[in-house]
Amino acid sequence: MSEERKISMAVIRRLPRYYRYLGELIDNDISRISSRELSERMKVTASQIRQDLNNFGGFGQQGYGYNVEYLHAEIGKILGLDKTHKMIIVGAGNLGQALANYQSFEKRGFKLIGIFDVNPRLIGMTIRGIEVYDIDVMEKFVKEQEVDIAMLTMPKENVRETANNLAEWGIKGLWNFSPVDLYLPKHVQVENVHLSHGLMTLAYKIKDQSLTENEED
Amino acid sequence: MSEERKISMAVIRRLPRYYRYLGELIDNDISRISSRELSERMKVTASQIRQDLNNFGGFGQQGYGYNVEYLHAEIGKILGLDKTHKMIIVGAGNLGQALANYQSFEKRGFKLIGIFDVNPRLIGMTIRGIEVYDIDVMEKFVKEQEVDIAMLTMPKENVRETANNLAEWGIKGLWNFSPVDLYLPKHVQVENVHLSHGLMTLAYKIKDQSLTENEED
DNA sequence: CCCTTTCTGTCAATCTTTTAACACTATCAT
DNA sequence: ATGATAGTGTTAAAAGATTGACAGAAAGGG
Repeated sequence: MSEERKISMAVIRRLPRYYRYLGELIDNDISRISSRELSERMKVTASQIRQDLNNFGGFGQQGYGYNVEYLHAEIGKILGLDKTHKMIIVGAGNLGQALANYQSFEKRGFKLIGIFDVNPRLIGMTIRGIEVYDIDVMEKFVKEQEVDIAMLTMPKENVRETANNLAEWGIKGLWNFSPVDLYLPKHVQVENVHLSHGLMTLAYKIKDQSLTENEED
Repeated sequence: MSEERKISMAVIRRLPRYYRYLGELIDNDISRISSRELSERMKVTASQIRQDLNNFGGFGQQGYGYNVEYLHAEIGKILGLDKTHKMIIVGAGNLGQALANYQSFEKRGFKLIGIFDVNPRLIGMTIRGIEVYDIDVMEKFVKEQEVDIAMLTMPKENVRETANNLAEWGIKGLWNFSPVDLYLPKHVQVENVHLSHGLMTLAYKIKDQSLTENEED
């Protein structure tokens, strides 16, 4: 009965990049684009773009290409950016504060409504008008406000427990910045960040490049 | 003449995770582990672990498994963590400051030696003993200190120009946090972060989950 | 010292992802 | 109108990644 679903994560993870490029095209008043031209800008194959988009239906038109504004909006819908997501930050340290200051999340429908910490020196503070609350009131807050997403920017020692609690209180997604892998019931989606992994990968690439450097063609 | 190189990025990007798990095993005084047991902890297949490690040579022993400390050290070497990398941060805003406070980079051989900004109010400040310098002196600094890696945490307007300059001044790697894709000569390695992509992917997963939820199996 | 068990390295099979090819449709200039 | 060009959706082929299977080496117990 269910229609052909099951889109691979590889595809999904490319959508935000398409979305970003299309946003830039809109800013530059470009209203139509072909897969070929987009592929040149993005340094991917045109085939991949067409293949990816076709997972969700025919957005383009032969002989014309894609309407930029329409495609941008459609990808936004696929990603769920047409809905508002209520977010909180757990851990008002440096990273938490940095993320609280990101303006651009708001534009995509991600609305920060509270920040929580254990540190009495931070509680009561406000960041961009958002208050830092005592973590003791988080349960009540999450349940009453029906928070959708929590950004976890706290010490790794407490992350697992906090994540489990949030899951129980009905949170739908966790954006986890601590170096711990979280395994939660499947009604809670998790996206782990692991900043340090990127840095290590970079170190590898640097080493590898310097080894390859003086190799013949 | 060159030996069997060409290891896929898919493999490389898993190494930091192995490295982290092995580090935790060391902390727990576990000195040997089999691919099967590690696979259970990491929720991957044992076959994948063996296949991945074998790209770099035989680290294990039949009937025994892997020596945790040795394997940890070897993966560290593969990633280039046995070398010290001199780093700078360009952009002393919230994110720059947050990253400057990350203690754990130091442990992996990443040594922050300077922070740069245009804002006179920030210049002269120090973060964890690291000074914030005027961006005008960056060229001299990068050349004299032979900086390896720059973390780019600045407004996207100036990123491309800064990246090109740094490339010219001999930097080896860029860890780019701005929502811009950088294309540079191949002696400069780039690792883009795009935090917002993760958040959008999370939004997709939440939406997808709520759709799938009440499907019969 | 020998037998059983464990567990690797590796080869082969399967599954997934990417790229190429092309039939066919809309556009656009004349 | 019409022919040439542009450009999609889609199918098929190629490339890449993951998993399974197993021969045989080392470990460990009696």
